[in-house]
Amino acid sequence: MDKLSFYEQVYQVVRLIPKGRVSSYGAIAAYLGTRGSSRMVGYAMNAAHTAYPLVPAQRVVNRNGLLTGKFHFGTENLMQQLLENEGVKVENDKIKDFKVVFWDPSIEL
DNA sequence: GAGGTGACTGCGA
DNA sequence: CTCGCAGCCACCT
Repeated sequence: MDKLSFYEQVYQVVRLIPKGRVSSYGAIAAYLGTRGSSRMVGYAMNAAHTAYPLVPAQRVVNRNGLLTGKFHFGTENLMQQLLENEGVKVENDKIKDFKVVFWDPSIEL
């Protein structure tokens, strides 16, 4: 735990997100014990594409289920495309039935 | 060693 | 309903 950097901790949790499910930055931050630092989770995702194996960042959205980081995927459609490909319905850059597909590590784990 | 940055969140108006 | 402000802290230069 303490051996892993904050980034790696975030990556671990994100990779644990089941297919067809999504989580929020705040939920992950809370699970890591840094609830007040939800930004750090998002910041960690900023380097997610540099980590390996690649982190399914498309499964991580903000508290509203909005695809805030879609722009970081290279193309705006990519994030939505990936989610829909996993069975998650996205509409207007927003997760549909977000509360249904929502995955909370502090509960599921 | 110090400063700036940011894929967020919650509350107030 | 929408818009704005402040807090939060690890990583980078």
